[in-house]
Amino acid sequence: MDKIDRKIVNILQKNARASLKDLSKECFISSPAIAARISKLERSGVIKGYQATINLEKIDFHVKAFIQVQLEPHQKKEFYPYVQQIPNVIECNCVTGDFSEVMEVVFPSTTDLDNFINDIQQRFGKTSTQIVFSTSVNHRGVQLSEPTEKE
Amino acid sequence: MDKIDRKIVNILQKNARASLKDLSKECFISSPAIAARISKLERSGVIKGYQATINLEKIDFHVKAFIQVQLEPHQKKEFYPYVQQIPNVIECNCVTGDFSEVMEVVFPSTTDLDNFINDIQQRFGKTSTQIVFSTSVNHRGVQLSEPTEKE
DNA sequence: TTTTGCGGTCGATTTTGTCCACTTGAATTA
DNA sequence: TAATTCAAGTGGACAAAATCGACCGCAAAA
Repeated sequence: MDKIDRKIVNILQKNARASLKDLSKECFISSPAIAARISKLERSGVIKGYQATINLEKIDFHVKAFIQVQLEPHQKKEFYPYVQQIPNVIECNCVTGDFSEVMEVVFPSTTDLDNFINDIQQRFGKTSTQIVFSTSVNHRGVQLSEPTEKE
Repeated sequence: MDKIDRKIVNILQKNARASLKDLSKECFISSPAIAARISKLERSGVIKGYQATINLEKIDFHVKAFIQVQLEPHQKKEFYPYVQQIPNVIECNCVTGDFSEVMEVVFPSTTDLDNFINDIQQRFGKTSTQIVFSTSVNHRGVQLSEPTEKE
């Protein structure tokens, strides 16, 4: 992970479809060198994948929310496969605090959200939901700083 | 947004670097047709962009957390530009409930997180933080279902 | 001082993407 | 109904980008 790798990662986080040629211009090395670095970053697991970012409104998912769930320890092994399987759950984390899980979910309407929450409550336990009004920072990567001592 | 567009969106959400050729095979139409559809999806704002997904651990961001912030209405216009500018804030939403904002943040260490929280508290107000232990669903897109009535 | 190997360049080749002319079929209008 | 228009495809020619292989240079290890 040197300076050039960080630059590649930064660019690909902003535009995953950037061509090797573009990257080679930005980084001042040849495109085969870029290709080699990218495949190394992929193999080593630094780059996990590439995903198109979709405007959820445009595909009729108008409601985004955070659902917190209280879970007994033994319920996790049932909960995880369940949420992984639901396409509306776009992120799920185990966290500190009264509620052990925080899910980020999207649904076409509040009715669909309500149905889902009822299902969760029936299967697992108490929930607390925060509905999103607006998003000031859309999910993004962390831009790596240019000067880093550590090689 | 017909069946083919949904298929394209689904594929690009899973692999934003998929080639037109791959897409054309999956969708059974020619690559110029795919190219035309993609640029239409981009122009119409359905596809907002393409981002590489990075393994945060591998780039030494070991701590992920959700920070909730209590904000007076007038503070928003100061808060938004502030959080947008901090690379550690990877998502920020205005939500219902006692705390008006929910931020998702990443930091190298809990010390860095603590410093940030102190800064937020000093600038804005009361916070509540949940530290992430583990992630069962990494941030992902919504996979669109094949059969949809609406054209 | 050799040797080894990583990381790079350059140019040839192959693959991919783009452009253009032409086609088809559904909806619109004379 | 027949003519027109337009959106959305196709296929082939061309341009651009990615990949491959031969080779180079340097730094660390033998």
